[in-house]
Amino acid sequence: MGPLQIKDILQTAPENQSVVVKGWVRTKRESKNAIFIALNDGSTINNIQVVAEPGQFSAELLLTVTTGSCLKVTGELIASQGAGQTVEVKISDIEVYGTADPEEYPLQPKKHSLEFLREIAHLRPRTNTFSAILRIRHALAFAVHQYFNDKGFFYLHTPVITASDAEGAGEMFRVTTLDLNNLPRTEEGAINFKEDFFGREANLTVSGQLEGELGAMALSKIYTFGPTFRAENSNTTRHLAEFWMIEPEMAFFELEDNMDLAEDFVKKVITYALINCKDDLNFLQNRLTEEEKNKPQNERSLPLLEKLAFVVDNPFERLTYTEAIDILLKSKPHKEGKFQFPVGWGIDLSSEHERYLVEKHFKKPVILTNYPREIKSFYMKLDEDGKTVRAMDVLFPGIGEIIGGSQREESYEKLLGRVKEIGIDPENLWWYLETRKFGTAPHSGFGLGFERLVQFVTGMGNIRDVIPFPRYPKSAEF
RNA sequence: UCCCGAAUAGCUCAGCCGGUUAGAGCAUCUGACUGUUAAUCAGAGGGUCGCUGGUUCGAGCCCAGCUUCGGGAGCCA
Repeated sequence: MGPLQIKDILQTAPENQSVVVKGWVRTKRESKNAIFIALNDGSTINNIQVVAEPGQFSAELLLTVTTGSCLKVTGELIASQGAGQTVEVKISDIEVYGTADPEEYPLQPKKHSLEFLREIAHLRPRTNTFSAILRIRHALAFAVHQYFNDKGFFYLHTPVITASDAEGAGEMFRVTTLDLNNLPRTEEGAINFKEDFFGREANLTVSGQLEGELGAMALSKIYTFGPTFRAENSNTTRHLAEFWMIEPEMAFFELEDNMDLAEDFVKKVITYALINCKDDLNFLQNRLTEEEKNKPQNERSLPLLEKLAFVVDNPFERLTYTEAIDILLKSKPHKEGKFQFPVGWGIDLSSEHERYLVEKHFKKPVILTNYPREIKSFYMKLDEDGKTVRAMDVLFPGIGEIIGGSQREESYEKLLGRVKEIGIDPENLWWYLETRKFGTAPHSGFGLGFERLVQFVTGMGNIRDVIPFPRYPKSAEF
């Protein structure tokens, strides 16, 4: 079952037992009486110190043990004489699996900027920061599945390729096998997609929600967790062209149940990371604190662990869109004309408005509900007044909208009306509309951008740093 | 896509009013020293100043275009 992981060896009581350690060299320090090598295998942020005596190995061999090289070390696990660690390995044999020429290997023992590391995304998982992020990302993904499984949800695999062009969630990437240099044409001169692979136009999915609803109308509670694609030319710290979305969809859930679930879900998943990723979160917290040292006291943010504990321990603020507009209208920045965009009932809240509510006014996560129908999607259930819909957005400090959801319109007539109203051909959505025709039921769901969650938990400022190989405009190198 | 800023050594940056041989710290290499903790001290090597064009006796520096990167906005998750 493979070698022992460094994570486990570090927990083992030293009894001079023989051990084999495999990992990548972080640093090597040579002195008259001992040579110290810090090895890391990614199982933990902590390194294991392996120690050799000078003269024990040839100079030629030691020259190949450099930062970034990969070693197999055999030796004895002993109590460390030094102060920085409790155990270490007294080396009896070294095998160099792979060298890393220090003149070429870009990850030398020094600080590197996140921008530089983005250019070497194939190597950045070997850094403390990125290995910590990737371990936390894994823990969160695991916690997502565990949470839903415990609550009786079924994991539904919705398609990555869709022929539906009516989801309206954003620009889509086209999927085709047509020869772009020799496109088949109809008699009218248009591209003839009947000759394409699927016999029609196809795209990468922008959301699994519509298919998710089909699942909920049979299994009651389902969730999706898969890649999602948006071809928008978005260049921000909060958007990716390829990201992972979690979309639970529940029959017999109304808006309040939906909010309760969203809040409980986020809290439980963050709690899992707090319990299981202590070392990594501590490392990231120290990194952030170090980064903010130069900022004036009043601009510094809460230490990462305190921020996460605060979110887990306090109820989210819930209010309607209409109430939020009232608060904004009474706010100081509005009265002083500091907002770039005007405030008024019916507007789509912009980042500055959301930030004011979350970061200045309430100073905690906020759930906004009952938005005007005009600024929300066609599938959201109309309120009695006919003006607003049963939508909910969960807003987080720093990253803005982390969750968008709603109670869905279950009335066939009303949904059909909305579909026509926004100019979608009902023919394209016949299968979706039939869920309302046959055994319709009140139901709700939401979508959560996984990377935004990872961003919040790790405290990373740029979403491109919380996914191993980010996809964004002009970037698909790795 | 829009606004603002940036691009100089492997990395992070400085480079004065446009002037003669482009600097620092870190990293790397060499030596010294030391049960060391991203060790310490000394020395050395390392540059097509993003690309294209322009202004000028002379451009890392000024101007234009392009490319890429960063921050903000829009779109959203």
